[in-house]
Amino acid sequence: MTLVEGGEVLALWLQRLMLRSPLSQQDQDIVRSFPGVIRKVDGTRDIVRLGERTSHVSLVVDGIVARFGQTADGNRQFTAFFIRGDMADLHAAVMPVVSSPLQSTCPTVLYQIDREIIRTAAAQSPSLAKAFWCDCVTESQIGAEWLVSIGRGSALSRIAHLLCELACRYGVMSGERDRFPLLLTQAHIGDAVGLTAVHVNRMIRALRESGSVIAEAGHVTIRDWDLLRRQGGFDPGYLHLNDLDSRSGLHIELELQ
Amino acid sequence: MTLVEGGEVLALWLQRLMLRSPLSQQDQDIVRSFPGVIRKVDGTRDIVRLGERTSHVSLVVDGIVARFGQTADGNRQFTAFFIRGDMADLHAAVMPVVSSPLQSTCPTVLYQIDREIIRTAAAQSPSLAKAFWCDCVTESQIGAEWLVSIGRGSALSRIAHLLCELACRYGVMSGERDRFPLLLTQAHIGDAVGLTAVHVNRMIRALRESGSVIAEAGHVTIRDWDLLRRQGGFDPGYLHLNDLDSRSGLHIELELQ
DNA sequence: CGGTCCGTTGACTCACTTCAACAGTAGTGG
DNA sequence: CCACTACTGTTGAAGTGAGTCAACGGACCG
Repeated sequence: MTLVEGGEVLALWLQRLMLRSPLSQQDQDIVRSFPGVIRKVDGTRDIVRLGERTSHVSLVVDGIVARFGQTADGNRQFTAFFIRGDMADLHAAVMPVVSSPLQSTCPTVLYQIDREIIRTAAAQSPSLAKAFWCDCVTESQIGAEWLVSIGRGSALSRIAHLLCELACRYGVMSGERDRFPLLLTQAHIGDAVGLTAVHVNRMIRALRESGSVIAEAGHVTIRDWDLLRRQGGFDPGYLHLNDLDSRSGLHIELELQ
Repeated sequence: MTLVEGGEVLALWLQRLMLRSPLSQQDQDIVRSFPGVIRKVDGTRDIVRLGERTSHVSLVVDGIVARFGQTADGNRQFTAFFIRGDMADLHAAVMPVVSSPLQSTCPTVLYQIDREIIRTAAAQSPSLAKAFWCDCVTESQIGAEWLVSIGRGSALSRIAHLLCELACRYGVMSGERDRFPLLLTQAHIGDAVGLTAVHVNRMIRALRESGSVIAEAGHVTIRDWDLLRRQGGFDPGYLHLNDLDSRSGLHIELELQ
């Protein structure tokens, strides 16, 4: 039964893996049959804690898992968001001691897979090992893009960039890039882009008034993608969601199904 | 001849790999005999450019290699620094299209290894594949720590954090943590921590006046490690330079040789 | 009905940026 | 040998973007 529940989301993850690294039919079957356990968490809850030794990795079925760090004075900074079909801590398969903890930002469902299963799959199939490695590299590249956005962007630009990224990542699943669920509060957004919740609120209003995007409580509606893209200095190449890696092109049409 | 020149720095890299993932004698011999070509670059030069398809990976023999991104208005943000013994773009072994370019910040020497050599080594030895994977994960965790520092730290704290990190990374080689070469200008530091060069200058003065650290043109001298650590909110656990992973402990003595 | 969380707005403050000037050093060419 | 340029570090003064503090309304919930 857990297998059935995991099947759909394993297929989503597999699809994402294959965008970056080809896999044989046999390898695909191995991934599709990874056994796991469904875990539900409600609202803002710790999923794995700092310093803990994890025994499993967590595939996001629904909701959002956020990785974060904290400063000495208790300020929180998210370093990654994981949505449906993302493996939140694949790196834990090889480095199980948690160096940045995970939290949910809303009611969230996970499909947890024993890390030994991932490890043995990687040990037995070099191309699976490569696919997992690529997944971690892609995540690292997303982190690098966040660094550029936060280090050098204005408040408006940082928020626009985050919304663009989420639009693309949700869009590749739903086929619709201009509307997606926003499972984050304005405080969460602030913790992701290094701003206070108050200023996030002001900038979201500014974005709305500019006509580029409406970011409401439950969902985001993009009115002018090209404007939003320019506001965020966003180029989706780094997400590797396209077969044709399109760093060069400025306006990328997502492959709509 | 190139082999001889690469030998020492390959041993350094190997040592770092083994801190995170054990390797058999045979695997170690494979790494130690990776053939490569020495390449020298002077001052601030592009090493690989955005969008390029790389054919090799670059091990840093001397100097500094910096990975960076750029905003639309031309501002630069470094996302990683690589020093002697670091593999600057191991991820290129599996994802050769450059999503963030590399630059030297000073006269720098590289040992360049064909990416196919890395790929076949990883394909033939699962434990080597795991070691390479771990290296990329560690780099990603360093990036996450930069995000926390830049997103939530004050100007003083960001610079202190960077100096702490460099002290530990150089210290594990030299055996001396309190003095290391500073192969960066104040403008480089600004581009790493998201500040202007002018403000970096002021904060370096503030750090000096606080008695924690003296950051001069060519080298850094740490006067009060514990103070600097607190100023930067720094905990070296994420660097994985110790056998005993010591996230919990607050003052970590580096393993001095 | 009261409590809590989230979003919203205004007034004030301050950390960092911007602009500008200058000194020291190194490299370059006449 | 000395101009000339370029880069780096340094400092001051003024401007501003984002933080801080505070108050309020609405939605949800027990």
